[in-house]
Amino acid sequence: MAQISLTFPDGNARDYDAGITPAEVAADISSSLAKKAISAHVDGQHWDLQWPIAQDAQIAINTMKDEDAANELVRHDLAHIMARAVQEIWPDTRVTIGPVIANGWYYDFDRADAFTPEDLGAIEKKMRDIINLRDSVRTEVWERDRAIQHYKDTGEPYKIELIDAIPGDEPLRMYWHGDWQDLCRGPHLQHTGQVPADAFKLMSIAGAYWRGDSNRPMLQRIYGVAFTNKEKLRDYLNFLEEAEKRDHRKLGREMDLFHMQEEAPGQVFWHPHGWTIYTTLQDYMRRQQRRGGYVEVNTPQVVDRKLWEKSGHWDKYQDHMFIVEVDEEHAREKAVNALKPMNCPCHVEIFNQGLKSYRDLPLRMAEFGSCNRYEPSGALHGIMRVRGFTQDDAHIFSTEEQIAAECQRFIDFLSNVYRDLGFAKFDILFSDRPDTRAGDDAVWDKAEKALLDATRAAGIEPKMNPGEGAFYGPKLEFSLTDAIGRVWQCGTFQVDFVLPERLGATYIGADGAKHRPVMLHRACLGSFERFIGILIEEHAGRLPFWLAPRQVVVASIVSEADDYVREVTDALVKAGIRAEADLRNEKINYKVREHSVGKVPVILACGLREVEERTVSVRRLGEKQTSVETLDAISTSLARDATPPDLL
RNA sequence: GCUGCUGUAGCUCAGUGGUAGAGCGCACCCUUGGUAAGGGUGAGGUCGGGAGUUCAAUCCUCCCCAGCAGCACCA
Repeated sequence: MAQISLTFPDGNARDYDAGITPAEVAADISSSLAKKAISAHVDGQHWDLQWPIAQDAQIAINTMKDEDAANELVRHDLAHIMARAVQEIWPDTRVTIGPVIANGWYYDFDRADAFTPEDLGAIEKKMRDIINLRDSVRTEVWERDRAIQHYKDTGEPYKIELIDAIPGDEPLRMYWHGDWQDLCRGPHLQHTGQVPADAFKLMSIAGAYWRGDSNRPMLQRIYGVAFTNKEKLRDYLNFLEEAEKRDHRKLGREMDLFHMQEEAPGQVFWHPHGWTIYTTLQDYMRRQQRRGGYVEVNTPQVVDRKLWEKSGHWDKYQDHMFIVEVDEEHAREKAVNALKPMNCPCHVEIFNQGLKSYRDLPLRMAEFGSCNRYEPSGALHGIMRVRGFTQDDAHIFSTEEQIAAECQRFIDFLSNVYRDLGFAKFDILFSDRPDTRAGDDAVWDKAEKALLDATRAAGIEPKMNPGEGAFYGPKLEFSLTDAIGRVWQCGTFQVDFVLPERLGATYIGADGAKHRPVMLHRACLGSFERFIGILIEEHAGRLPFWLAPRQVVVASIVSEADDYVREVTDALVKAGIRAEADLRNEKINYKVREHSVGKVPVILACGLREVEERTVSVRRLGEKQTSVETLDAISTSLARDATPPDLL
């Protein structure tokens, strides 16, 4: 068979059999090429095609090797179809932007009336109508003036603002299906009928600021999810349903771990079971820190505003601090105190007591630091984002030369801890200088270079997160993900040349002169509150045995076994296991169900047989079958399981 | 903080312009049952808080508080 050669935008050519269909080519090309238009000559005909090259994109989507690319294509076109549907139903709506996101897309609209949940159904129906029209999709390249005039005529101010933000030399691509039109880079399917009509769903309406700027008008955002076929949509909706069951707020109630109430928004009432997790985790972290060469300190809760002014926190964060006014006289003098929102300045004050030598460095100063921040009401979220929390905070006072080694040492420390706690994978982001910051550019150049070099020296190429650093220095963020995919910063490592300067920290160098130490801020868990929230969701409440608040319930089957149950429970407690007896007058089925729902990892049932044989019937959470073991054997094996991983 | 939604028993939720209901849980009684809900009886609610409209408000209106989703923020 004759061969044809197609040349792709990256300059590479590939040979295909002459009978190749465009769909097959589409299936073959990589996603990196996917976003580009492809020109080719086949059998004397000129193909000038938007990707994917397909007569029927449904084929292309189903055969595409890169599922992400297929999803992106579908979601992208659905964003446009939804915008068109909304404008057809409510012509007074102004369009803005509608990007593809994880699992779907959103589109932001400006409209006087609020969308209602019922509207979503109407929009979905209209979208299906548009899909059925099979309007062909075309793109045109327009001159800037023409586009601006067009949007003036049609009354779309947001689009004009978008065009103004596009650099002058970039051509403007206009996307069309039917009479509907949007400014868009592509890529696109060939006609609206190529979008699967049964594999998308509109999920929610929310507010969102135009251009992410809280000083600009708030728009209405509609979120949708979409996949290449309805099975995948169903799977995703099932996943969401399952994820809801892992929500730490729900499990916190079901497992009786903590509660929160109106009188103390953003603060946690830890119940006995939850506090057991907390203290077990804290004991573990304290051991890790001792091993890691840290000294532990503790600092005041209420601190005069003067210290926050010196550190620079007052200037930037006073609106987010809990102010404590002791009496009217103090208030008049403006000698106001604030609840400690972070520990850094207090640690510098400890460092500043007495003269420090270069021989003291690196000085790793840790505190389980209780902090209070008046977080905006809308930011609060269960125990993940709270107003009162405890950081596993530490500041390492070091020389510039020691930064790389300390960074490496911390990454090792954190990796080890996260692995012990069941997190094999985590994201690492590098955040550099924000717009509002302390310290001049030379200092920032130095700090950013030091941190990035140190990170790379540790063998890590972090993702870049521009402009998101702390006001005093660049940071590494170590993030974990909750049940439904929200990302939470937990660990952090920050290089700070600014605070030691502001708070006058010095040490005496080998040369006998005073030098300025570098301050490395670091937290591993971040806060106990957030990390426990993540732990609960990650493990769906089934925490590793050593962390489980209730490890064993010993349940009687008949009341004649009560004394034996007490004996077994006592033996386990003596062996260091969190065991409790359940002697209630209930059937064993009932007890098994209740403790299973409560995520108790091990249930030991005892009836007359066990009393007779001095054994227990062992049932582990999630397992159907039981086993019979002697008291000694189960006690030994559970004691081992109850030992924290660092003590094994 | 912003937009939208929600707030009824410990939990999950139904309901109505004439001061309330279910299931689970809880208490008591019966039941001693072998691995995910045995049966009966009973207690429990100023319907988030305040104001207004009304003869009458849990229900309608306004303000406040808290929560949920998203945005903004996150030292």
